[in-house]
Amino acid sequence: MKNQELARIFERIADALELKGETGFRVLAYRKAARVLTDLTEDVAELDRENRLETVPGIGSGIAKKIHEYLATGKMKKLEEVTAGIEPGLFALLDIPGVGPRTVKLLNDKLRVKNIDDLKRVLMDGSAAQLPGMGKKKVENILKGLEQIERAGSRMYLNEAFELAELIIEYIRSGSDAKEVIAAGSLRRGRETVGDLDILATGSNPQQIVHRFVTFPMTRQVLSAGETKASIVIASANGLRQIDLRVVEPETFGAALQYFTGSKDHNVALRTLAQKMGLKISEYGVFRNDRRIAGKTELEVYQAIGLPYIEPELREDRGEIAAAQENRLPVLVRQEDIKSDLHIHTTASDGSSSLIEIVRAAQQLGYTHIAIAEHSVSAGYAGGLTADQLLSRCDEIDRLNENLKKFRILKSAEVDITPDGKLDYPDSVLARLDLVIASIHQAFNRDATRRVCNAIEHPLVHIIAHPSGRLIGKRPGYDINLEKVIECAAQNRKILEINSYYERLDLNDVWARQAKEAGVLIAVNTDAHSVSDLSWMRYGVMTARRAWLTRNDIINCLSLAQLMKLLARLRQSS
DNA sequence: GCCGTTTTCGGCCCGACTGTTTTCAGTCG
Ligand SMILES: Nc1nc2c(ncn2[C@H]2C[C@H](O)[C@@H](COP(=O)(O)OP(=O)(O)OP(=O)(O)O)O2)c(=O)[nH]1
Ligand SMILES: [Mg+2]
Ligand SMILES: [Mg+2]
Ligand SMILES: [Zn+2]
Repeated sequence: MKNQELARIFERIADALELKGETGFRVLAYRKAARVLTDLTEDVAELDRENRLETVPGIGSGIAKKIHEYLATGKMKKLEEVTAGIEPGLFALLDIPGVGPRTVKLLNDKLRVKNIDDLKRVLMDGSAAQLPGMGKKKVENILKGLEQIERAGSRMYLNEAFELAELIIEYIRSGSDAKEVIAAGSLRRGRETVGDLDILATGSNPQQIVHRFVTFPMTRQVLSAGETKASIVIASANGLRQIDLRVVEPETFGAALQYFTGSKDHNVALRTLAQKMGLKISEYGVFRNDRRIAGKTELEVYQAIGLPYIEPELREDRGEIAAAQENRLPVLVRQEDIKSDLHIHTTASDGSSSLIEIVRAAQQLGYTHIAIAEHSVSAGYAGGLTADQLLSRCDEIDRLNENLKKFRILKSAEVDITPDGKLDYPDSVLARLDLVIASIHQAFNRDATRRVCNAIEHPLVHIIAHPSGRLIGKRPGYDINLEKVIECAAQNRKILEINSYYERLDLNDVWARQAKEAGVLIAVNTDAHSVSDLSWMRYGVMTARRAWLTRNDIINCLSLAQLMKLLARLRQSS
């Protein structure tokens, strides 16, 4: 799929236009096109073939033509045209915080700066400071920006982001008279990775709150500190991290939270809608002729422009505003709806908690049942069980279940899909299990689509775990066609997993949404290897919410009886 | 470049902070 490649090209065109001095809305249009391509699950090539590119909001005739040209010829005239005469090294300069296209253009025009090394030279030898509009402070700030990108960690996983947020929020609370302190931004929306932390505080003494914030002990740089907002860079174990703080009066909490939660594109869409109604939305409220008509709560803000409340996880400008207008927003699944975790390892394979410990913890979480799914034979590296071991494990679970009240352990296994597309246990063994989970752990790029579809078509298989195999920021995943996998799962009424491990989140939000639309049921599982890993459910549920899933779309929301019925029915019908 | 229960032309979200600005541009959220 060339979707991501094309998204990068349109980003590149936008950057190039700005480096040449263009500032207008054309640039924004290219960036928006890049974003919608990133979010798209459908192959652009297919959209192009069927002449449906222009049905995607943000793609018009101009962009559609360019996509077609690139797919047909491997080239795009516009790209070559706008990047001609721009030193390739200049694009990287745009990544430096505080450095934008005007600064890069100035440095290139006046000092022939072509790359980061040139930049460092003119900063150090004093020539940059001499330029019009530049000065000592500007130079210092660019040097700080260089430190920030050179030592910046990549985007945070959700677990790190939540932990850091808790730390800074508690720190602000305990040392100021802030009324509310809450995480907003991409963390509140549950994005799979989080670029920075965005913390909103309310209080009548903003100066005090800002001061408390910038004196956070881990602070490495103070990027800015004003009357209502501040930004710091802190040193964490994984590199430098940015934290943004916004402070407003308690009266405008809702409007500020709405603003600071984003996403940017959601905000722009919302504000544009308000504009058309003769209203204005900002972080200070909703205004009609400079009179505030809403702002205390987020609900007020949405209602002021005639919409129902939109949950943070939906605020990505992926059709949620149109859905809100037509009153067809889904009632999103909540963590309290989850009755089971159906993919858990114990010390029997490569886990570090015993079966009993896991059961107790699951009961504590309010679950009524779980599925124990150890690795299979050929996963020797992960303590995979032989068929005999698995069968005696089943006996053990049967005995344990007799002694458990109002709780049930499902006999399961995470069965490897072998390189030749077979399952790792004979059918006679699989038949003994309540729940069969199949997944790829080897030979990632050997015909993965075919192998996974084989597994889906196997009459004894219920769930495909982590269907894409990606590890966020670490490896791209199998060479697999998820559209086909979803289609196959839909045909065979099989279940696809949202694996909740924060480095997986697989299926991701957009693919899980696609699966739902195709009529595929989803399992949200932690793949826990210890008691504490059970808490990863939170990330999986957030991902499910971002996929527009309701509790009816998720098998972990079924009662034990309902689930057993479903699992049995799946085997009969195949 | 995109888009249209106000438009096929003329709009395109809105505001904070910094530095070098003598009135605001650049960058960012
Ligand atoms: N109205 C408006 N709001 C913005 C704009 N840029 C950012 N925001 C709001 C919405 C964002 O979610 C919020 C925080 O900004 P961030 O740059 O931190 O983005 P976000 O947290 O969504 O993503 P991230 O993971 O940090 O990259 O501020 C903008 O241009 N206009
Ligand atoms: Mg952020
Ligand atoms: Mg931010
Ligand atoms: Zn597993």
